[in-house]
Amino acid sequence: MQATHGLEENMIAMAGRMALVRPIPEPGIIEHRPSALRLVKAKEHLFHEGDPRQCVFEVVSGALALYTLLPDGRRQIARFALPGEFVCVGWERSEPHSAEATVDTFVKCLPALLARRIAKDAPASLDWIGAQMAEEARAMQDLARLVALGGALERVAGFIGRLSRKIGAASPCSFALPMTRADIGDHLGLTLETVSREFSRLRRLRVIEIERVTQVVILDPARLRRMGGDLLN
Amino acid sequence: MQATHGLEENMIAMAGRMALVRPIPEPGIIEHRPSALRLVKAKEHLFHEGDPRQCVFEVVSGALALYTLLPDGRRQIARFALPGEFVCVGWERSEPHSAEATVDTFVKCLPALLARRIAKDAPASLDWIGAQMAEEARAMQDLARLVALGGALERVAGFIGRLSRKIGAASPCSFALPMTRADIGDHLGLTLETVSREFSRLRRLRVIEIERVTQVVILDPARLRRMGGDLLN
DNA sequence: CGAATAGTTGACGGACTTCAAATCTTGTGG
DNA sequence: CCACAAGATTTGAAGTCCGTCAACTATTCG
Repeated sequence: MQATHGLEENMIAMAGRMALVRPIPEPGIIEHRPSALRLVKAKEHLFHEGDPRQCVFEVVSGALALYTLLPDGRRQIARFALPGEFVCVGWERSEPHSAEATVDTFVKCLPALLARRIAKDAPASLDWIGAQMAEEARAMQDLARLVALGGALERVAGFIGRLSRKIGAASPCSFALPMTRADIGDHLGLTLETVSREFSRLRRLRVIEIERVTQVVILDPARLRRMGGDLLN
Repeated sequence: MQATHGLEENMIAMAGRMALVRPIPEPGIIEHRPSALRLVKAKEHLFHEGDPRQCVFEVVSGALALYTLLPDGRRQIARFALPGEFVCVGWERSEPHSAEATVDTFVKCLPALLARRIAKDAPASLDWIGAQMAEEARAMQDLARLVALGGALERVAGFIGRLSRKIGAASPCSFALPMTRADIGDHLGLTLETVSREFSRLRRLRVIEIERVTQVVILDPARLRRMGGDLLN
């Protein structure tokens, strides 16, 4: 919790810097300018695995799927980057993942070189970067635990519960899923059919409600948490 | 690969510092002295989840299982720390895992405060720490991918292949497993019975040979790699 | 030597995947 | 605005894989 607290403070500080140039969303592409805002349409890529790292990104709206593709065509989505989250923080020289927008997505772009300069000037941001990297490792381990120890229901329940906490801080009971069932399956190591079935099961159990396919209402947060909860945190 | 290279250089530099005080293994416990060498017997703990971080450790021989325990009693081994690998690098204030020696294990201990001082004096070691943390995140993601996308055979094959590369750099074809079947199961999200069955299967397929339960000989490295290989790197 | 721990193997059942078909949603052109 | 097409989702049926329970064997330590 202490680490998370410091992280948020520094995120705010950094986001402040990033927001200086162009605070208002504008459709279209404005690349290679400090803190440019860019629209990535659904299914478009922001970058590919192996690309040289050029920018640090902050997701403003929508969602990015950070994934790796296997030789046999399957893919694993390592994580979804949601509004307020950062991508490409750290000292890697090339991207370890591909980044695809799962829905229309706005991102703020900060050139990596500028980010490095900021980091050098402000030692506090070094701590922030360290915290970000530690958080990333922890998130990856949470995923490994969820997938290694949980059944399909626990994985889906855990995923929805975590997602709702991230997205719906303001409205904890209802939110829009920013990705398809197939995306969720590729994240949790399940088929899209199994994801759909577990959604249906949660609906039958009166734990969630689904409206127009993408709108999820959490009816029983406590039970949802219990179903996947042992495996997170 | 570039990152790994820099990492190794800095590991050597840091290991050099750590080795200055007491270069020769000595049985028994010598705690709270710079670079003290300590023996942790099989099934003993080096620290527990939640303990305040006191030392950075380097495994000299044996192996540590870094795990978290779930409320229901199951455990997930996030990773095994093998000879030459470091544990507790980073800025966490308390341990996120418990560390148990799976076999008799020697570790070098460097007080965390001293490690911080070294890091401040030598900016290069900051890069090394960053590389370590990035490596940890990558290892966790590899685990998540292996567990999410692989069947039992792929998981075990991938695990053995990776382990042999880490342990048996000198003798790539034969090495001693430093953990039980149950430990491997807790790492890969399988039961110990399934792990045993997959070992037997690999033996029937003439991919590996097993001598005296813990000694593994890799008969067909190429095929072993192919069996779990799509899921790693 | 004997007990305790670790590992192997078999049988069975349940959980998830695969294949298939039907329904719902969304975007586009007329 | 409507119709249609493409994509996403839901649901069903059958098969495979892995977990559970159980019995047995091998190894280690006192």
